[in-house]
Amino acid sequence: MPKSRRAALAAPLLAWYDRHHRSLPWRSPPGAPLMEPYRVWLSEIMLQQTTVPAVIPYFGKFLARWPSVHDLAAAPVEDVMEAWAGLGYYARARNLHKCAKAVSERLDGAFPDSVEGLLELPGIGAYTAAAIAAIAFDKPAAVLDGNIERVLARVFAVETPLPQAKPELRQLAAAVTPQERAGDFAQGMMDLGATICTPKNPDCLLCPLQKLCTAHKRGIAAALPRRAARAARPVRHTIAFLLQRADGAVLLRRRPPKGLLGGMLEVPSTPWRDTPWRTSEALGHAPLALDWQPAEGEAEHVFTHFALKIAALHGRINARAAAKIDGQWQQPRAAALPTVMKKMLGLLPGGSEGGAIRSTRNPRRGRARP
DNA sequence: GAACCGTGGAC
DNA sequence: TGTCCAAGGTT
Repeated sequence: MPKSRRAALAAPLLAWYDRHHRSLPWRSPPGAPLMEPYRVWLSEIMLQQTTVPAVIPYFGKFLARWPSVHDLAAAPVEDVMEAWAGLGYYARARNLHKCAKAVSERLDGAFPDSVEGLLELPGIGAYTAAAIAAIAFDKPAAVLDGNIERVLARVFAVETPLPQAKPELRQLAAAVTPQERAGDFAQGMMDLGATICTPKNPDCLLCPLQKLCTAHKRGIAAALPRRAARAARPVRHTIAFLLQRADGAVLLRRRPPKGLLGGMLEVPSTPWRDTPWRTSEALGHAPLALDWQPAEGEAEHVFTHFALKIAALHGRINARAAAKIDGQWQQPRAAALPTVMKKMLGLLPGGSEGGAIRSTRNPRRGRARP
């Protein structure tokens, strides 16, 4: 590819960004002073594999509660996990807190301004390091995320499937990134990918790069980037134990710090396994022996690499007995929980009322049984 | 390198 | 109702 053509990409892209950039809470408009690195970092961590609309309320909540990196570093990690509940990928919250402590205590509150320095911090990988360096410090770092991969794969008609194409795309990103305004360039490429150069039905007629785009010229833009086929998603099963105190509070426990939903609160349940549970079997995993009653309906939750089908048993307990059980008691409506746990609580008797998440039910199957 | 790690919106 | 896939990082 000729060097002139690579260099020709930045100018039209930046001109488009100046006119059509999205206005976002963590972004300063082109030409304005740079956004505070703390905010850029916070937004970038939240935006990892997460959509803009999902992030906006969390970003506001975090910033209001912890206005500086020192405030965040001083918070108990449990508070951070709780504030993160519902956003997913909970290792991010743990690393967020670890990173805040490192910056606050070791670096006196100043984020590194280089890619190498940023890469040392927990939760910051190649993408995030480049994004922070470019956006918060105006360094000429080559940013590569899913959006930019797609735009580059199309403009340069990269037919190698992802993730094999990654090294090739990294080279292209480095080649097209300008020395000036690298942050605006990265954000412009991401905006373009989010609004015009979308995964399906790209709106090539409105694209500022249309004349440069080889995939468009060949009529294969929508087919790129190619991607290796995904593995099928297995189904697992569990029975949740909805143990309710006389005042309505339910029993919750803290999950181990690593792995799935690490460090978050959970509703006690049987192990999650490939085959459905019989009630008689499940009772062996109950927090205590009592008169468990089957809850009506069932719920399903889809994780990245498996789906979970959830049935539930409901039990009642008085305050005296409740005090002897390990865990904590919270009102189901008020608890800050991962979505899958909220779905379990949605199986409580009367759980469909008052805006609780309703269990999924299959009417046909539910009535087939005599 | 491959597997693991959440959630919700778009189509 | 299912598939895709987001401003990815860690192990």
